[in-house]
Amino acid sequence: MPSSTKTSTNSCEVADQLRRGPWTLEEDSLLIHYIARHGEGHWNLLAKRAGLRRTGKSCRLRWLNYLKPDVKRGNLTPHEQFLILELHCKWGNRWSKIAQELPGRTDNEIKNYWRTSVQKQARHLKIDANSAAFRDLIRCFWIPRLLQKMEGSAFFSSMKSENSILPQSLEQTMKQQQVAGQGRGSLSEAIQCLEQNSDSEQCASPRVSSSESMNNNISQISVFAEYQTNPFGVTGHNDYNTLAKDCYYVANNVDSSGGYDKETINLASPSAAVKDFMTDGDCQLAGNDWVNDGFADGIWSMGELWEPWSFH
DNA sequence: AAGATCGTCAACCGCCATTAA
DNA sequence: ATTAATGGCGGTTGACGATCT
Repeated sequence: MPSSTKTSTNSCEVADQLRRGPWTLEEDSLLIHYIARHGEGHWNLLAKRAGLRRTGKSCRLRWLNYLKPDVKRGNLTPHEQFLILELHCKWGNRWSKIAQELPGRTDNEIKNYWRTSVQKQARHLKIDANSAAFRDLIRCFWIPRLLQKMEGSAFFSSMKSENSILPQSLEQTMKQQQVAGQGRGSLSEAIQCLEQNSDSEQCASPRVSSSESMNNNISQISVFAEYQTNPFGVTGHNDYNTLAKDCYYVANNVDSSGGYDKETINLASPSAAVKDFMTDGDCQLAGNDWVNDGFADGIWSMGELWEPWSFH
């Protein structure tokens, strides 16, 4: 028998012996005990020595994503969701890099979250999730609303103590605004604080780099153009219409430096032109109680963030 | 009550970079 | 310098439970 045939037969036998699919309790136990004794690494060797009929890769993945003691389970906290949105704006689909900023969370989990929660919204809006337009929607609407949710939660106060990327001045500003009786205006200030204080060049704020501004402008206008050609035609997607209008508003307030001017992000007080543009329904949206609406235990879904624009 | 559809998430796959032989 | 092994990453799949019709 030629050696190549023999090798091929052996590899087939090995492949036949390998298990796939969900891990059993017994396999988990073998892996945990082996790593407890000998540590991680050399996964192929580990799989053999531990008596696991799995590939090294499979063992590594099972350990890192599920069995490792410091892996966090359960829903993502608002802070974690905020970080994911923020960092994805900055780094794109660099899941492992993003995961490094969320202790206990795996790249797989973050990727799943992005696909199930974030991309879903992009699909509903009929926007490419990797497009500049969608990034801007996240920056201009999603993150601020997330901040607003956090503003009203007990969680928000705890953020100060854990080296949050939110500046300390944020809460201060919001308090000042509360005193001044500016409801939604606090959001814009929050964004501005983020903008001024963030160390990174590209942060979650609506400000964009000069090089990006043209593309953003065009993409936002294209969203608006679609709205214009079919202002009420996106059946069952009034939220889309609202977003398109807001996008138009943002797109038309880009200042000469490529950033958005103050009024742009102050969604609480749109210009007269935009007010004309908005329907009564839209104005009602702004009056909803975001903070206290359906917010329990600091855990909520992305869908809630889009409410009352949710897509049903 | 039952089948269809949807959402979630663990697991797999293929590719690439790094390292050791 | 080359090659094989290994680890890491991002994309994709499929099982399964939840929800809808």
